[in-house]
Parts: sequence; structure tokens; C-alpha cells
Amino acid sequence: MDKKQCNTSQDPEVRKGPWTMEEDLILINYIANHGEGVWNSLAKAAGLKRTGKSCRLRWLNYLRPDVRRGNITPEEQLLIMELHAKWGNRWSKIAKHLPGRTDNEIKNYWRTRIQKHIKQAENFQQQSNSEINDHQASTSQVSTMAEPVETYSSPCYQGMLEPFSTQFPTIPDQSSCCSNDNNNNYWSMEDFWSMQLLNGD
DNA sequence: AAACTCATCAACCGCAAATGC
DNA sequence: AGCATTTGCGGTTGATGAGTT
Repeated sequence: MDKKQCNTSQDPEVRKGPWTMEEDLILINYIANHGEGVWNSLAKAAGLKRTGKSCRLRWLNYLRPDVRRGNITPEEQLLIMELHAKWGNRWSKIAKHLPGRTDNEIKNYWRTRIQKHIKQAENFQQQSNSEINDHQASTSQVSTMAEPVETYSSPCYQGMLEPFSTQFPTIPDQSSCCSNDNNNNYWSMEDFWSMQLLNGD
């Protein structure tokens, strides 16, 4: 019936927003002791005032020990582009081919970095196309180019992969600093897991 | 130094599929 | 078979830090 029930977002007891270190520790400890499970009941049993969804997302994207943060390598960038050309926005599918990467991370990366470059490239192509068309329009009445290029398609990338990858010398630089920058937000996951080892449970 | 803009990313939301009863 | 619940996915938003004026 009401699917929002499992969400319980109306419940004032349910916390939202950024996770605190305490919450992270509770979740890590609970999963270390009991394993992953039914997330709604896990959230309750662990004493977290979060939805199961929120716990799951936090665990999968940030707390799992095998999650890699930052440092998207040029190889990964190209792989993401190739897989996106093949499958489109199937982020979870793409993420499966990038060990340690999450769908959310890849999605964000795509939207903030790659899409920007592609749009620039598209604009550049459209500009040069329109210049060519302007030139050709004087000799021909064909108007098929009015159709906008819709989202992704592998042919669309064909010409973009090369210029994109060669203009990338700027991006790996930032990725090399990102792992630390990201960790500076609050604390590092290495800290967390070493704490776990110290706790022993 | 302050105000403003832009880029990034963590987290939420809604929906559909999967699963259990 | 039908309903309820849970899980997973993709899109979107809001907070925040960095850069610019």
C-alpha cells in the first residue's frame, strides 16, 4: 500500500543528513558482529535512528572495508567512458567492473567531470558543424542537423575518447591529492578499520 | 577581507524489481 | 495468486569547500 512506510521519513525519530562518527562506529561494529542483513531491522537492532536504506547506502558506499576512495585513475576513467558508451547510465553495472568503486561514486564522477568535458566537446563540435552548415547552407537546403544529439551513444564517444584522454593530464593530478583531501573531511577509513582491529569486535 | 560563483560529493527520494508470507 | 516488505537503482538536491572578483 503505502510504500513510504518503509521509508519512515515522516518519523521525527528518524535522523537524516550527514552521518556522525558515532553512527558510523555503531554500524561498523554491528555489521562486524552480526553481518549484513535486513537493513530495516538492522538499523533498529543496532540502535541507529536511521532508515534501513540510509544504513545500507552508508555501508555500501563508505564503510565497507573494500571501498576505494578518490584516485580515479586514467585507466578507470577510460573504462568508465567505454562502459558508459556501452550501457549508458547503468551505474551499478559499470561499478561492478571497477573493483572498490561504488555506483554513487562513478555516477558523481561522471556527472561532474566527464559529462562536463563531453558537453564542451559537443559544443565545440556543434560550433564547427554550424560553421560548416552555414557554409553548406548557401548551397543546400538540407535541415536534418536540427535534431539535437540525445544523451549517450557509442558513436558519439568515438571521437571524444581520444581528445578527452589526452587532455587528461590535468585530472590525474587532482586525483592524486583527492584521496587525502577526501579523507580530510572527517577521518580516514583506515583509522576506522584500525580502530576496529583495536576493538577486536 | 568579504561576497559571490562554481564544483564536488554525500545523502535523500521515488520507483521498480525481488522476495517473503 | 496477491499483498506487504525489502532491496537496489538512478536521478536529484543541498551542504560545503575552493576559487574568483
